[in-house]
Amino acid sequence: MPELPEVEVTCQGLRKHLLGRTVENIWYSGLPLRTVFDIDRIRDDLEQKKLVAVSRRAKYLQLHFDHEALLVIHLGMTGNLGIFEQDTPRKKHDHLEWRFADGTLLRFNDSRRFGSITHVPAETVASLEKTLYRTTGPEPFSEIFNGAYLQRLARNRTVAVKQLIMTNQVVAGVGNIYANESLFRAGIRPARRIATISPSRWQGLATCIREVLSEAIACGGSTISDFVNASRETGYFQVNFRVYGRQGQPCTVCRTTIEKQMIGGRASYYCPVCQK
DNA sequence: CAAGTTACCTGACGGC
DNA sequence: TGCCGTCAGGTAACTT
Repeated sequence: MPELPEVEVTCQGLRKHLLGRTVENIWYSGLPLRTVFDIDRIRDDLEQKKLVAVSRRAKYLQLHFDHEALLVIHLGMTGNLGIFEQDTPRKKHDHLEWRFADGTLLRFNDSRRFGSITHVPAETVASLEKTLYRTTGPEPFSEIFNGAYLQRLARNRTVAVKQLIMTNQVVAGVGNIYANESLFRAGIRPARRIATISPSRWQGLATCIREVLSEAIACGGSTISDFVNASRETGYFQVNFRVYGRQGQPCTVCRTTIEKQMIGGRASYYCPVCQK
């Protein structure tokens, strides 16, 4: 999926184009997404309501309406939200379409349908952290996410460091690409067992995760196969990938050949010299 | 409790 | 040309 930076960039695009507009009607393909939702209830609650804010929690996009209800969208692996002028033909795998009062269309396209839509009525918004986000850890940009926090969570666990930082309950929004890139920047091998990491290296890792995510957001995210932000521009952070997808190519720092290794079923890339 | 496995779904790609 | 296996940015419900 879109990882945290791509969701953040989408969030910014939606804000720029749709804030203050009123939803006229909602179309749905009828095909199941990852979670069940009641389209009739969503229409009853959100049609004729004004979009007043767009925010992000982990990799979830939150559309806030003027009666305090939310529509929470997860893009899964292949989902994307795009803004189109009225009468633009729908494409294969379009699943939801919001038509705003001025004719602007917002579309959710998702070939694998791993994405999800969650309607949060106004009266249940306050309990979101205990419901939808009950297993979601702190935001990487929050103060509590630091080296001491990571080290504390690493106690009593035996997994590789890459698996730890990709665990949603540990930190929100770090997926496979940015886990690989953050570990390269921190100089830590993805397969390193967490018991052997020193306090200063944990702090360095927390810092590197924040830096990599911030830079990716500033670049407009990455385009791997199908991510396009909400104003139809592709991100360009992928030109800054140091290890992801670069097995067999020289390390940008020391020219050593980048290696690939499967860890927990996920492709992991590292420089055997720069990362220990 | 942690950690490993499976499931959800389509599409791209390599080997034959 | 097509058939088959594998892999792909995610997450949660399972089992071990």
